[in-house]
This record gives sequence, C-alpha cells and structure tokens, in this order.
Amino acid sequence: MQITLKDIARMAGVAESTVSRALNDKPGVGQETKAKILKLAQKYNYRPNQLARGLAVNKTNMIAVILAEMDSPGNIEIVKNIEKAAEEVDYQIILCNTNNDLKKEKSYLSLLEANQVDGAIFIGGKLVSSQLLRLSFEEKNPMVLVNRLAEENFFTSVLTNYSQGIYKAVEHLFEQGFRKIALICGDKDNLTESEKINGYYQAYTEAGFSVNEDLIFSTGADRTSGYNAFLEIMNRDIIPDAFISTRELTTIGLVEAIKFGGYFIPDDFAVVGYGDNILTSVIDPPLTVLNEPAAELAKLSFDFLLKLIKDKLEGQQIKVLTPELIVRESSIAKYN
Amino acid sequence: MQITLKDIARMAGVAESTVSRALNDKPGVGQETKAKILKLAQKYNYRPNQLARGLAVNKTNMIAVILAEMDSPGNIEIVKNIEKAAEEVDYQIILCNTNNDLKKEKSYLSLLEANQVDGAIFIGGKLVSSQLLRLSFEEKNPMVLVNRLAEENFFTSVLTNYSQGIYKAVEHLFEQGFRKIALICGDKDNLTESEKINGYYQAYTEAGFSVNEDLIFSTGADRTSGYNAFLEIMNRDIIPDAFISTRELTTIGLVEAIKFGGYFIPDDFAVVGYGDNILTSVIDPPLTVLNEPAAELAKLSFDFLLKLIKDKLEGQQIKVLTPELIVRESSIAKYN
DNA sequence: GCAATTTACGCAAGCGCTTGCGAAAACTCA
DNA sequence: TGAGTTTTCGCAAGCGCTTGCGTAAATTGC
Repeated sequence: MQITLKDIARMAGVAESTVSRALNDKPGVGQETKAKILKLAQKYNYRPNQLARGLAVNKTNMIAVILAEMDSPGNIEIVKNIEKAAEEVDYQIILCNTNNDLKKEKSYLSLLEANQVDGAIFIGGKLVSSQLLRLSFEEKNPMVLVNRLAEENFFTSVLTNYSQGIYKAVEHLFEQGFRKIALICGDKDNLTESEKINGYYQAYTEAGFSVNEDLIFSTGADRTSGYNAFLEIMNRDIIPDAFISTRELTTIGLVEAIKFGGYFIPDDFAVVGYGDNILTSVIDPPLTVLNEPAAELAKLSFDFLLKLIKDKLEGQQIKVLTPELIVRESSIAKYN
Repeated sequence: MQITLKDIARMAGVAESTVSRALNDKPGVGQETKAKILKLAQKYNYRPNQLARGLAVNKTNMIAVILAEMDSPGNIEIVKNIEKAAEEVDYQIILCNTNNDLKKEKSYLSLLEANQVDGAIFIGGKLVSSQLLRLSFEEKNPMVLVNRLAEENFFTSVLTNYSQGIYKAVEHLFEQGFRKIALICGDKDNLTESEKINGYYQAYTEAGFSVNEDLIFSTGADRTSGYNAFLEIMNRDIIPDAFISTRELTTIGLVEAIKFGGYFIPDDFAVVGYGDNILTSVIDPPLTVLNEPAAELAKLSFDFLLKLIKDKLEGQQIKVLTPELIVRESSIAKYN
C-alpha cells in the first residue's frame, strides 16, 4: 500500500490540510510543523497521488502529443523537442500515434475530453478542422496544430510555409540552370500539398517560365512511392533534369530509384529532398534538402499550448515558419 | 463545464451508480434503463473523467516509456512498436526522455510511485539496478527493462544479446577474409559494452586468432565519436582491414570519416554497422549491419509489463534476443 | 396465489487530494 | 493588560467516479 497524505498527517499529529499546505509551499503553516511534515514525507518517500491531485485541482500537468505518423523523422524530431520543452516546466507528454487514422485521432482526442491531459498538440495529419471544431470551441480545450492546414482554421497553429519552401527550391534549381524540374508531392486535394504545388507554380511564373504539368507527380508519402515516382516520371513525355521531393520518405525512395537506374546525382538529375536527417547528409552525394525548423516548431507550439492552458493566449495565434534550404552537392550543376 | 456522471444520472432519473454500471457494461441494470442512459451519454458526448476513474479503481491504463536517449533510431523504433501494442489493449504511453541523466530517471520513476502510470518500461540506459531496486521490490511497481544490463538483475527484462551479435559479425568478417577487425564500442565498464567486447574476444579465440587490443576502441555513442574513432585508429600501430561499429550514430560517423578520408568501402575497409535504419540501406555501398529486433523487443516487453500489471507474471522473466546480421555490400571482400 | 428467487436499482462510503472558512493561539502595541 | 491583528491550524466539503450492500420490485415455481 502506498503511503498517503493521511498517513503523514496522522504521524505528524496534524490535519491533512496542513500537510497539503506544507507540501505545496502554501502559506498558513508554521515553521516547525512544516519542517516536521517535510521530514516525515522525506523519510517515508511520500509521493502525492497525482490522480487525486489532478482530480482536486482539475489539472494533470500532462499534454497529449498526437502524431499523424511516427515514421517521419521530422515528426519525431518535433516530438523530441516538445518533450524537452515540456520537461523544463514539469509537464509530461503522452504520445499518441494516429497513423493518419481518423478514428484513432478522435479517440485520442478524448484524452482531452476526459481530462486526462491539460492540452494537446497535433502534429501533421489531414483531418478537416470541422471534426475538431466542436471540442475546441464548445469545450475550450487547449490545443494547437503543427503543420496541419485546415479549411477554416480557427485553431492556434504553427505551420511550415511549404509554398515558400518549394519556391526557394525551384528558385535555387533555376539558378543552377535546371529548367525541367519534377515535383514529387502528395495528393492535390490535400491542403498542405496544394500549397507546395502553389509554390512551384509561383516560382515558375515569376521566372517567366510556364509549368508543364507532366512534371508534377502526386503520390504517397512512403519510400516506395518515391521509388515508383521516378520510374513513372521517366515514362512520361518530358524527361526532367531535376527533382524536388517534398516528403522525407519519398526522397529516400527517389534517390534509390535514381541510383538503381544507373543515373548519377547531380550529373543526370539534380535532387532537392525533404528533411535533414542522418541520411541526407551522409548519402553520396550529400543531398540538398528543405528542412523544417523542428526545434522551433516544437518550442512555439508548446509555448502556445502552455499559454492556452493558462488562459493567457489572446485570440487565435498562427505562426508560419519557413523551411530552410540546405544546399549540398546534389543540386549543384556540374559546370556552373 | 464538463458533463459528468451525476448530470447523466439526474437527466435519466436514476442513481449515479446505475449510470456507472450501465456505462461499464456491468450487470444489474435493466434493458431500458441502460438504453436510456447510453442514449443520453451519447447525446451529450459524455466522457468519464479518467482521473476520477483512476482514483477510484487505482488504475490509469497508462504506462511510462522511459528512454535513455531519444536520438537513437533504434530506440524510437521500439517506442513506436510499444505504442502499437499498447494501443491495441487501450493503453496510453507516456514518453519520458532521461537523456542518460540519472536525476531525470529518478524523477520519471516517480510517475510510478505517484500512481500516474500502471507500469514502466525502461529502454537502454546504464543506471545500476540498485537505484531502482527499492521501488521495484518494496513497492512492487510493475516495470520491465529493455536492453539494460544491471549487476544484480532481478528485474524482468528483455535484452539483446550483443555478445552474440558481435560474435556473428566478427565471424562473418573472418569468412570474408578480414583479420584485423577494429571494434568501435563504448566504455568498457559499461556492462552492455563489455558484453560486446566479450563477443569479439570469443570470436577471435574460437577461430584460433589472438586479439590485438589496439583494435578495440572505446568512445562515445554519437556521430562525432564515430568520426574521430576512425581518425584515431588510423594513427595506431596496426591498420585494420575492417570495422565493426556497435552503435547507430557512431556507425554513421565512421562511414563519414572513411569516405572523407578518401577511402572506399569495402575495398579499403569492410564495415559492419549497427542499426537498420534508412541510412544503412541507402548509403553507398549498402551497409552490413547488426540489427536488433525492435518490434519483438517492444512486443515482448509490453507483454511482460501487462502481465506484471495484472499480477500474472510468475517470477522474474528474462528474454534474450539475438540481433540479426544483415549482410550487404559493405562487408563483402572484393575478390572472394 | 404465495413463498422463494432473481433482477434492478439506490444509498453511501471511499479513492487521495485541495481549499474556503472559521476558530484558537500567538502575537502586536499603546 | 486588553483590544485588535496576525498566524497557525482543523473541519468538512468537494473533485467525479466505483462498488458493496441492502431493499423493493419483478419473476419464478408449485
């Protein structure tokens, strides 16, 4: 049996309330009584039952981090940094993986409704906002969205400006002399993905070029999709001189396919990938990538959430961060 | 304000106990009453407060996963799989990163003592068991250790047989004709690491060779350590013809250093790395690696924990898994 | 149609903690 | 020294849920 507040109170010969106050550094308890209580608590290794405490004060010091996919190193990076931020203010994070499954997302959402967590951070995913709406607005549950676009976005969010990222990438490739840039992205109806396509169009348009739609390839987000994308694109009428892959795993698949096809990067094809992970920097040649500022995304989102929890956030906040273009060899034209 | 049991009870015109029983599918409540209650709960989107519930039944359906380091892809892989297993039986996992900090580990341990979680899984780390002893034994807190060796191990654990892994690797390299195999591992006083060294010795001995200690290099677990290890080893008297790197990140650093030095794998040096992540399979040449069965480690440890929680585990259980040797080009002798 | 079961439900205590309020004790200060 | 102030502490309710026990109602069997 665990030792409880009551036990300490009995042993100290005081009321439970006094013990509670002493332990929580609240005023209204004398020096000696406090000392005695603390000593006892120490001696018996007393740990307040957080459930009881949470129930009483309606606060758990836990937040849910709800991931759309755990396979993305970038997402993991964000989680790591949230954990770090949380730890500093003594918050625990509970990790949820929805696997892009709407049902699971909803079910995890009930952590919030069930008062098990003080707030939640959603990372990625494509649930339309209306699903979450009811809860957030009617029940005022603290939550913030990371890298998730919603049609009607009244959520506090911190986003990566994919559009601008792709824009940068295209611009860079233009500078290197590439003109036929294939874009490997996700499904067009996905807001995040259409953003990317926008950036692509914008870059082409502003440079005075026109877009060949055959160069835009929508596919899944996994490795195989990236691999197959290359094969398919090579079957089209127009052969690209460069690739932009907009997801982490597709980038890997793409590179594999190119190499397996006996082509060389950047000699045959320039490549701009996504995500600065162990792979992209070590692979041969080192990959130029767009990289989202995971640490910053994490920090900002956690800060927002904390403020929401403490009721200190005025109105909806949206912060948009620009991914960084890390230029390495894979996108440098040979004779430039 | 959240809607509560009491609210439902009032609206249904029954006692709280009845509502509770109805919602939890317990016997003792009539068909119609039950239906009425369920409908109301549905209508008002009632979610039982898990804190209150937990307090009442002394169970939270949450477990802590306490990671020594979040930078290891292998560890992340284990976490992912634990999450998966947990999700299936409706358990939540709360993620803790100790960063190999003993203080933090202790503090996270108090999640157990504070009844916030039903159990904990420790992944990696080098805390000597005596630190945890008191809690586990005196308080009978369910916990299982993954990949953590302890001097006096009375904990239920699931371990990777590093010794045998290294043995396999050396054996394989022998078969390929390599004889001067450098071993890059961690500090010798670390149990896990000395295991590896044992495997190395054993392989050499059984093959009838003697070990040159200059080929054993103890260093940190990060990328830079791997990088520098190569440089240092090249400065020693004996130049190896092969490398075994026993941690994920050092493997990457090692490969970088070799390539940066202008050497070729496996022509100049054969390499056996650790961890089958995106990198090792895509890099050029594809890396031969030792890989721990993350999914299995996860599944087993979670199952053990679940049984411990349900008081269904008889005695201490220890399961030892052997890492798989995935042979790729990096360790294949050119003219073999 | 009546005793004996069985079923359906309410009562109330309890999980371990917090907190507002009131009272007793300990201080002021003239 | 005594009225007023401050400090220290206990009482008890409450957080939202579960559960053992008791009883009234419905059901059974003969």
